[in-house]
Amino acid sequence: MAKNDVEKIWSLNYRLMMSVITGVAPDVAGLGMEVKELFLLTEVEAHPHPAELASVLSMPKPTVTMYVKRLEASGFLRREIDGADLRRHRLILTPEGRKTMARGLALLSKAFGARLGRLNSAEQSELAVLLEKLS
Amino acid sequence: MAKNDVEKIWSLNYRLMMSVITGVAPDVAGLGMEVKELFLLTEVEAHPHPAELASVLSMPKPTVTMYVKRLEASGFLRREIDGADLRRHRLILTPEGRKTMARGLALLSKAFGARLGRLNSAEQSELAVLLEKLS
DNA sequence: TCACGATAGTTTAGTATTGAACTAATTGGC
DNA sequence: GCCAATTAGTTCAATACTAAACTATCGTGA
Repeated sequence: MAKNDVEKIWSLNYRLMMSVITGVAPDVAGLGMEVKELFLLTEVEAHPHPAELASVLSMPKPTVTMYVKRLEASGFLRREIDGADLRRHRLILTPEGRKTMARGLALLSKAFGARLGRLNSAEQSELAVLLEKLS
Repeated sequence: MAKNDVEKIWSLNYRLMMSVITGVAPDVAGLGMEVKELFLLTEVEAHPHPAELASVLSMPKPTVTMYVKRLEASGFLRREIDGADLRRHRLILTPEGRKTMARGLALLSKAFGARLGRLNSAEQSELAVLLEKLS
């Protein structure tokens, strides 16, 4: 594949993502959280420890600390010290956090889904497969 | 397509992009610019006016102002007042800017291309087509 | 067991980003 | 032609982010 195509794919994809994020930001803010905080919430169940979250989301550790602090203050998650390793904090979604996350994801799905809707069902599946290979 | 799949595609794609950006950031910094400044540079020829750049890149106007200021100070681009509309500034890549942009894109291509390399040629073309439809 | 290199998470201090308000120029309606 | 509404870009003040340094705990090897 020519270098130009790599750049083109990158540019298209980057602009798509930024545009969707910018579009949903005001609605998500209405739920009492920022978009990046929402992204963090969605990964909490799969990665309950801040260090993992930082790694998975390519976010600096102090940023995770701050987001977690805010999400905890808002009642969206709580922290427990991990008994097996007193350095680690296990993050747990509260029912309120789960509910608000679902609402936020619905907004995101709607915004991103509006773009995805330009693809037919087979194309969407194909895209999912391709992105999975890339991850 | 189920809502879950939309969310999954989103998550995979977001993490992919962030991971690539984080990976190339130190190398790009070595060229004397930030990754987001590089993205801005790559759109300058297609969108020579700051307001368009803000719109295309989903970036607030003051952010564009600052990036342009820094890129100009670094000698990567220069500004001309647009004769037809004295409010507008036309941005022009300098030869140095073009050269450095090419280097930055090469780094990005290498990092992103390393992921794209997991797809065969047909899959890469398919991905480009799908993303273009989404844009 | 104890010392030390590594890891989890936080704090601090400085930089980066951006919403709101601003100036300057343009456009459309009358 | 003139003025109100709109648009381009900037400034300022406030917030968000993050690199570096720190504390606490862990794990390993002698």
